[in-house]
Amino acid sequence: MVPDQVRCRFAPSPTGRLHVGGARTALFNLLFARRTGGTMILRIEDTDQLRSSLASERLIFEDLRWLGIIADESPEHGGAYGPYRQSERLHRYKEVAQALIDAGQAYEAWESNEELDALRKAAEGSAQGALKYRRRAYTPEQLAEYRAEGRLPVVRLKVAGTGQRFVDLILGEVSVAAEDLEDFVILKGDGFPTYHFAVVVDDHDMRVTHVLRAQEHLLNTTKHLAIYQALGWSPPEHGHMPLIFSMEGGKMSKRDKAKTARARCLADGHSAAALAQRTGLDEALLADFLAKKTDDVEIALAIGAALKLELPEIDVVDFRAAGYLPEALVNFLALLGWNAGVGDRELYTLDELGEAFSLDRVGSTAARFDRDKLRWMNGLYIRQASDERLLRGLREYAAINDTPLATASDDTLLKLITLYKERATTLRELDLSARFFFERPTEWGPEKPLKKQLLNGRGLPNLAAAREALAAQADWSEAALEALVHALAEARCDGKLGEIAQPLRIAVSGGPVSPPLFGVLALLGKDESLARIDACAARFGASA
RNA sequence: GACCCCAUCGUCUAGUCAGGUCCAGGACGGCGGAUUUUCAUUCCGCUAACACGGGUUCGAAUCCCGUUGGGGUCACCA
Repeated sequence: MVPDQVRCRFAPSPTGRLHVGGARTALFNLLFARRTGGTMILRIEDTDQLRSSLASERLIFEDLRWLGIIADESPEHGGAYGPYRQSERLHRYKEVAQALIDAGQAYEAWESNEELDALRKAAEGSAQGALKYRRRAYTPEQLAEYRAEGRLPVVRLKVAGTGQRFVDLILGEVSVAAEDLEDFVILKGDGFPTYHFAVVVDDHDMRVTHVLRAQEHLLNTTKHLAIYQALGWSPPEHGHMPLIFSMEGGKMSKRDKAKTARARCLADGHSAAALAQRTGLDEALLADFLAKKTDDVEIALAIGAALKLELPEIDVVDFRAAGYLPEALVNFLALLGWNAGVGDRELYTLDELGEAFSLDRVGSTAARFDRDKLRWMNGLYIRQASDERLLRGLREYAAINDTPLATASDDTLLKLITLYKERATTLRELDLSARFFFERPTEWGPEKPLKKQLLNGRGLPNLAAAREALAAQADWSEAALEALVHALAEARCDGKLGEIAQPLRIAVSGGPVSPPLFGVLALLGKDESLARIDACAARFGASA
């Protein structure tokens, strides 16, 4: 069934950032190509003149590159079947469409959007459920009138009266009856092809043998098959991959950000007026947002920024900014819908996936995107990564985030890496937890551990004793500091290290949780450490 | 609403195609414990599923039908 040379493709439309579902589609295509020794094509589907942009295209390339997904043929790298941008292939679509019209397989249709809306509305209540467009006859007078109005006709494909049936590589047999198919548009009024038409022409011209895409396209395939038939071309194989659901169920989408932002606002009782104040947005707009009248992502983002909410990551860039490692995301994504089925292995590098992947191991059930598991896996990759790898990751992370890490030296970053490697699940977690290194604490807390560990009568005196011993210490290496404090604990606290370590930790880090104390002190340096101890002692010594 | 797809622990899944070795295995999470200067790491244990109802069969998570449930699609978007 698999031809000698597999050619498959990922074909995003440049209308925004790369969605994580798109990333999974791209990944599976790449893996399939690798596994079969075939070729992967990246094609840009920019036939929507309004929404497509070159900027978006560049960002999609960037996200794919970050993931390590590099196509063999693409607008960037070229190839024997280019151009790989649909807007550069318009003449070809027109030519093929004209051939279809000449052969009586396609025809011009003149309804305006308003007229189509009316037709749909009329069909809504009927037994067929939705409009199934069929060829309509126009009188010469009507045609003359339309032309006089300046209307631009679309070209519709005349679908055969037979229905469509195909064997999906993943789902098996799929069939749709003839009466459920309609004469759909292949050329728009502006002369651009619709997605359906451009896809077929390009896949054919680019010698694509396998179309692997998400299940949301399942019914589209019947349209594409109809085009192949009309053209007398033999279609490629099709495989429809399970969808990625959010934890709530339903396709993972940008709207999830809006839902999360709204839910938090409602739960915390933020009014539209209060939100308007904090975001600078129009109050009526925010009221609509809260009332679910709009799921505007921009509004969600503004609210998220103002309230410091963590909105769900949806686009690949969201995961980059949140401090995930691409190898972890790739590994996780691969397991969403695919499983090797041998042993219990679930850790794979991209190369290993390219060897293990197989289409018949792709499932048919939608998979929920479980961030807990992703976090776990990311933590695993962080722990396993070399310091150099993490340094590079931190640099990438810092470049797209507002963080003191951006101006830190490699040396400092490397020290932070050894301190946080086994306790951070994301680079952001490292970033946030390490903030105290860059800014001297001005408050110490939280209340409960503070009372229990520092203001318990022994903490402050122990801190003072430690301060004295540290002040006299010349060797500020981690090992020397450890020996020193251990000795102190032995002498003062019956060997209970915590009695000294916790007050010290709170003093220098601002709280009861930090990486190993001696590493922290070493990185902070003697002067800074002592200054922090003094500040803490001054704060609590005075009132105690 | 019409059409299409799907259905194993809370989640990702193995097992389903070739019915018995499955009173269903692994992982995440959760809970409990050990290690530990805090947190984390690491290690150990526990938790929890074949949606339901009919068939077929000596035997069904596995095959068939139905029901229910979930989801997707119904654009001059892709």
